[in-house]
Amino acid sequence: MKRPTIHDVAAAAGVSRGTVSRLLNGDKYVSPAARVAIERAISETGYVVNRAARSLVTQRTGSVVMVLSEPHEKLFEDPNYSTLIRVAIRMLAERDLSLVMMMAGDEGDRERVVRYVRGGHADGVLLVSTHAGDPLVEALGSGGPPAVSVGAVIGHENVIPYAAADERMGARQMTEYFVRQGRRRIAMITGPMDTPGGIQRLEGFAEVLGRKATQRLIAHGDWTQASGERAMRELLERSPDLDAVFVASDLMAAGALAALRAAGRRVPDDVAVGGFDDSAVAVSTHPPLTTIRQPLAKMAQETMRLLFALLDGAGPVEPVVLPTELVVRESA
Amino acid sequence: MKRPTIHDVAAAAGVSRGTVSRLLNGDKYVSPAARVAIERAISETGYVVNRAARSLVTQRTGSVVMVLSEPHEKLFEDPNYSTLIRVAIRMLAERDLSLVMMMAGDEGDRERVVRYVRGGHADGVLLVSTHAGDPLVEALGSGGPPAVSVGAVIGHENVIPYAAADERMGARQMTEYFVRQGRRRIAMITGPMDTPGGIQRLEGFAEVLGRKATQRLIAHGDWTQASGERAMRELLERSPDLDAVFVASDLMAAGALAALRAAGRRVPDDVAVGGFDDSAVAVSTHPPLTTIRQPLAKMAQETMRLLFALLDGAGPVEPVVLPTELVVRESA
DNA sequence: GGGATTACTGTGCACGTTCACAGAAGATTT
DNA sequence: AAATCTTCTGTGAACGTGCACAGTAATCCC
Repeated sequence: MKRPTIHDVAAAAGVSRGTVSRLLNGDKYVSPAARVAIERAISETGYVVNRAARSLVTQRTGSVVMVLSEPHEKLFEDPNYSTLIRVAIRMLAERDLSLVMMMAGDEGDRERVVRYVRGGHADGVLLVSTHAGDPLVEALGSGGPPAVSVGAVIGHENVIPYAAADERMGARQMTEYFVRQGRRRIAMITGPMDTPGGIQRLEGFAEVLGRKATQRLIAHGDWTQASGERAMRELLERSPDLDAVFVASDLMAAGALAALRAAGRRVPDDVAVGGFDDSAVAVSTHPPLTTIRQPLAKMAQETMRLLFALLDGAGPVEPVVLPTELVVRESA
Repeated sequence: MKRPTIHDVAAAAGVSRGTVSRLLNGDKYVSPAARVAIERAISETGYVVNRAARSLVTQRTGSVVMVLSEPHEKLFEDPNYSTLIRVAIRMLAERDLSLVMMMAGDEGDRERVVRYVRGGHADGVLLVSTHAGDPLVEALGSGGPPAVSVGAVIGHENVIPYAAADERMGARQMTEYFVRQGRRRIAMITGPMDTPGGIQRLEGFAEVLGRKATQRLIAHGDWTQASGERAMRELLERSPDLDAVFVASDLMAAGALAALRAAGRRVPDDVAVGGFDDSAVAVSTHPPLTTIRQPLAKMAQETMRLLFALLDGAGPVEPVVLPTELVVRESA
């Protein structure tokens, strides 16, 4: 009936609690005889360690919380999150840590997250898509468990370690590709200007085009497909003669394609379209997207590695920036 | 330095632990004076209840685990998961429960999940995409915390409550639509035949077509885009004269569109394509997919409601089956 | 053969909370 | 005025674990 405790295991194995505890926690001083007796007792009783009791004394929880800082309605529209979650679950499982998910879309959410983290309910924090100036970051502050981020947190680059793609490099690759192809009027649809992907992809674009990157050729989206469509319409109105557009995410690029189609422009003949991410949508659009591959799984892995280093008490860790790659398909 | 405990709050408020505990747990017997004193003490000290200590005595954990039963590599390819996670997080947060994510892709994973759940580390289990015959379901068995599923668990329909779309109805709607349009050779790409979506969507299809639904017009996929493409090629080879295909998921339909395009068939002129889900991909394909809308958010909500009912100790609960709806776009 | 080292084991305490219980003070009924 | 009920409060015990400590036996070193 009742769940077996470490006492029960100890009794069944004919040893004391301490010895069982030592075996469980990998202490080297356990005799071979005790070892087999305990292992048999564990499997016979079906004993599973009680994490609550353990937490109480160790002050650790065995879990890491992933904080998703997006407004509820657009959360997860981007399939990229899936990769992060998958990698995080897998790598945490290897250390017998579990993943708790929380949203930080509004003030109430944020308060809950802060209470949770400051209350000591997580050993580590995994920040995802945190925008510049998010009060959450300040609130988590220091003194709490270690925090890392997938992609930089603007304004906290030196405080919160991260692994990210080389956003500028990717933007340059795509823009240079357009230039090599002889495109003359190259426009851009950026992400939100309070995210690193929003800012730095625009910077890379501007670096290549110099003064040719005028305001009239730049429109802003918010990563959603709908915003990509809207921004494309805006650009077509402002600069009907554009012959290429670099869109800062595949999902927004899918929206842009729809707007171009509606406007009767052929892709890539009239207008070349370049995306960013190389996510699942890149191959389901028509035409398939020429895009910048962001090594998302690798980014997630590196982020987890940073977190593990901090959990293991390593000193300050360095951010990791990973190279991107141009993937040519049919849209450009 | 040290995190404040309930003792500290009690001392600061000039009452005893018991009174603070009563306030925290909503007991009605707390005097107004004590109430304000405690509330001030809580905010002054920044007290947050220690869940581990609470769990130890209440035998509850304050968390629910979502178990994703897909092989790692295809996990999350389908954007539908995102909706489930979003709804689950939100509804759990309202009850101050947290969501723990686990994968059950291989034997090691499953063992971990069983240990976790049987070890009493979750108050409830949320099954997602559990295939027929999954040993996990047996292993969780009875005696553990309540479990519910999004979509039926084949072979356990009467054991594990679920909320699902009316799969057969959806399949009939699409097939009847094809028939009304005068399509003559209607094919189908199913999902895996150990999932309710795989089986029941085929059943609905067959109910409408009767003996016209021959083996030559039926191919099987595994929900992935690649499998949809492969199945479509297979069908085109076996039955080159088909003029419509009902694909059991939007993602597979995107794959089918690619195969049709490669084969030089025009959609919908030569071949009408119908999807299922009305997920995000349905609008990013070209042409946009005519599909069956599955009320996913509602399904997730209802599933959570079932779980809450069980957590609240309600007796046996009834499964919920929700109607689907035909969404006509341009692929059919 | 005496002292030091190594390998291993058992025990008491603390972690922070909830719950059952006992009891006090005031209000209400008999 | 006594008895009962209601409202509110404090206290001790228990939840299951890890850790520090003390202690035992065997081995080793000179």
